[in-house]
Amino acid sequence: MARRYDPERRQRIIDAAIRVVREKGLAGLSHRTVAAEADVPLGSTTYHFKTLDELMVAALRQANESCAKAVAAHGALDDPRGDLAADLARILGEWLSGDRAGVELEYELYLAALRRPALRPVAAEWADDLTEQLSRRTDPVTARALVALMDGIFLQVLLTGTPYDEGYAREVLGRVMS
Amino acid sequence: MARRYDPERRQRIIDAAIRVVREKGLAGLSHRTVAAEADVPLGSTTYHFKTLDELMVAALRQANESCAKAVAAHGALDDPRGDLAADLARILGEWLSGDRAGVELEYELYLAALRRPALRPVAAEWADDLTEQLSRRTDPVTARALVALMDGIFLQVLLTGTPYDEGYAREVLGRVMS
DNA sequence: ATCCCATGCGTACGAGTGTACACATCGTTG
DNA sequence: CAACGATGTGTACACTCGTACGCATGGGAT
Repeated sequence: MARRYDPERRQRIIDAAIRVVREKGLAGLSHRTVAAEADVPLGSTTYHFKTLDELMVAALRQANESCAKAVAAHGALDDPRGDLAADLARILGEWLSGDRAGVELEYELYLAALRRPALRPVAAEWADDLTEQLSRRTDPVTARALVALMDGIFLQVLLTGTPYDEGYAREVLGRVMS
Repeated sequence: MARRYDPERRQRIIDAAIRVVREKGLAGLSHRTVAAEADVPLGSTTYHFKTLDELMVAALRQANESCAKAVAAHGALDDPRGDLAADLARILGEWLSGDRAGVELEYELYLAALRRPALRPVAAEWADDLTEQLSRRTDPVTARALVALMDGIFLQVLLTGTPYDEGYAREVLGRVMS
């Protein structure tokens, strides 16, 4: 890998893309908006990412990694004796109350995979990673169901505006684990 | 309400919008694409729907109604003695194998509500209607959880490309009802 | 019969878009 | 040191978009 004049250029563009999606939504993402946000010329974004899909893949992957890191750092999933349902419900709560915009961003990129085949592998990767993390505390079938249920609860909260009810989440997550 | 020269105009535009989203995705929706698909002049679409949001609301509402009608017509939810989990799992299966493009359309409009406040009420309406239908067979908390889980399962199938596993769906839906 | 206005139609404009391409710059390689 | 290629930059083009506006038309009210 040859050196660059600005070795951080590519990374700065990805960061800028994430900020743009955070603030203006995926529809506001374009080579130009990203270039402006990253304070680089237009040609620079098109050079590093020939197509917008490429840029979205990079952004989604980075968002996934930072999320996964946050979950792992939480450490709630390490103790095989704890109440997994309660732990998950608490994590969801912290996530929703803490960085709502971040969650919306993550889900917007995630859901964009529905129409953009290029994003599908990355989205699948995310679901698989999470499932695998949960598999350390329960069987794979249950883990998959837990991920599905968490996704669904998230959607209900984000789409309908219903406030998050941690007790409810703990209850139904617990049922899935029975 | 005054008569129109073409009383079906408005309806034809909505139908065309649904076809456009079905084929090209929500990103391909514009006054012009809809006008072309409906075979009406550009000015006609802007007259009936001042903004794209208005058009999307109408389209989402119509998609919801046709979906709700399909579920109701299925009649599987009427018998209070049957195995609800199995019924739901079967409905999901028929839905996914029958009209995949239709499901993607429905979800794309549904998920667009994440960023478009105008669509939120309609999306919430859909979730509430479904929850209420299920409430006739179980308690409200369980009904809400079932809707969430079904949404999550749908997402997993649509996003990761995993084939739909009816047995798995029946199993985990059953656990939520326990 | 006449007027009014909802409805329908065509066009034009400015803004924003992806993309392409020519040129500048610097690190590396020979 | 010289040449070459990777990286960075600026500009231009063709296109689509939302929106606005003027005008045509014909049904319903007076």
